[in-house]
Amino acid sequence: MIYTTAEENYIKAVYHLQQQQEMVSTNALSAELQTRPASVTDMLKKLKTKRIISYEPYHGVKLSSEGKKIALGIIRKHRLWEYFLVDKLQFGWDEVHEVAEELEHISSAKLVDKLDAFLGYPKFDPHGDPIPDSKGRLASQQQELLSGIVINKMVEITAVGSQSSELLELLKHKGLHMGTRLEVKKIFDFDGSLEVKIKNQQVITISRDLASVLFVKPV
Amino acid sequence: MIYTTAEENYIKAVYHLQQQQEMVSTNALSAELQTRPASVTDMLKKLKTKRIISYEPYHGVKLSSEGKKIALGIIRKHRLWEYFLVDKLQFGWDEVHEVAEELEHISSAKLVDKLDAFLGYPKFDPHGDPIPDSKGRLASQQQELLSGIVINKMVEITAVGSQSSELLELLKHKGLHMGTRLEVKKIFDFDGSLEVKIKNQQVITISRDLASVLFVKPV
DNA sequence: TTTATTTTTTAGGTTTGTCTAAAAATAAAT
DNA sequence: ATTTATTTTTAGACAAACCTAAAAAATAAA
Repeated sequence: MIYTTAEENYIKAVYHLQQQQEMVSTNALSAELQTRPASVTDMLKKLKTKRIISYEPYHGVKLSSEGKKIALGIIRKHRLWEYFLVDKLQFGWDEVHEVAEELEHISSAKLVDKLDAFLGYPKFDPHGDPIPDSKGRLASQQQELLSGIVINKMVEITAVGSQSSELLELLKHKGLHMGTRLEVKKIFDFDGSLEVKIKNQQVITISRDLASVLFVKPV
Repeated sequence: MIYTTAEENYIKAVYHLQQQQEMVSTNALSAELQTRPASVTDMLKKLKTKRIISYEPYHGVKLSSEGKKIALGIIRKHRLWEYFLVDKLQFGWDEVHEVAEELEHISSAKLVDKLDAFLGYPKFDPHGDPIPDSKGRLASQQQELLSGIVINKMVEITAVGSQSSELLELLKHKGLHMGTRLEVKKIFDFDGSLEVKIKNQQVITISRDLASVLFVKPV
């Protein structure tokens, strides 16, 4: 079966929102996809007849097992292309998302598998998100939020909780990226901000908001 | 300005057909694009208002200078992706066309230029067709048809006159590809077929039809 | 120079994916 | 338990890109 770009975007959006809550609402999809709720309803009906989602009017939606498979395929393509753009074409990791949104809809399965091999079967994309393998399996990484880390423990940034350009701009400005090693030196109760020492560099301040979207692992 | 995939396909088709004859007919486009003449007329009207083509009802169509620029941009992308698929991803040169038809519509200009650099600014794609540079300039190669080559002159295959899978299948079967070196040993007047010695290999027979779509250059 | 044939265009429809405005269902508040 | 507010769905439209069938223009043949 082959799906249109619009269908794929809905499938991906449902998958994404399901990470937060089992059942996904029409409004949530409308916000995620920047389309009106009425348009979402139309598409949900269509996806239901194709058995990609289970959907009862007024009661939200979730992916079928077939739907999950499709979603993982799209995510696989998206993240492989991001890896390619950063690793081979020297894109900044903060500027690949939009291009990958286009590339993820290229349909050739052979292309995806050959790209995967060419890249050396990477397990994580440039934002630290796991890349599904050809069977849809995701590597997991024991990772915690920076906001929950104790003082003086060396950790490494493994992922960011969003791809928003605002976040990526801030990280770039502070010199933070995948693999950056740091220690929390001080936690301020007043505003939840942290003072953090980047390895071999100076101490910087990280807000509570920022600390709660940075994933790290002990090192 | 940004163009839809459908628009880009029309622009490309007009460019392609203009290689044969200055003025392109509705019917020719209909055949090339596998759509009905009525649909072609609709699109031509649209492209005319966008000043991409000049078009007078019943009198055919040709690209404006803007149209030519767009066409060269699409061809550039198509051929760079083909090069990438063959050179980096180990696709056979006979199986890249369809995938490149999809990839050529990815819009990021930055992507194209970075891809070009990554590939080392190749001048010809895997079928021997020249790749427009970032300014739309095409390299030319002094090439002749194999059907017009004199006996016992060493030549090298530089291009094929079509991407049809039937042709590519035949070439593959005969062990002919870009860069193959050969000499014409005998020409039969009866059917125009050739006997050709491939360098360091056996003698094979090439039909008149095949010889007239193989481009070669002296070596 | 008429007539016949081919080519191209017009007129009117269809599908996909979107929209607005209004109605219906659900959830929240008094 | 009603009323109020929010969420979701229905109804009807629209643009893009295609279609078929019929009319009009251009070309070729008689």
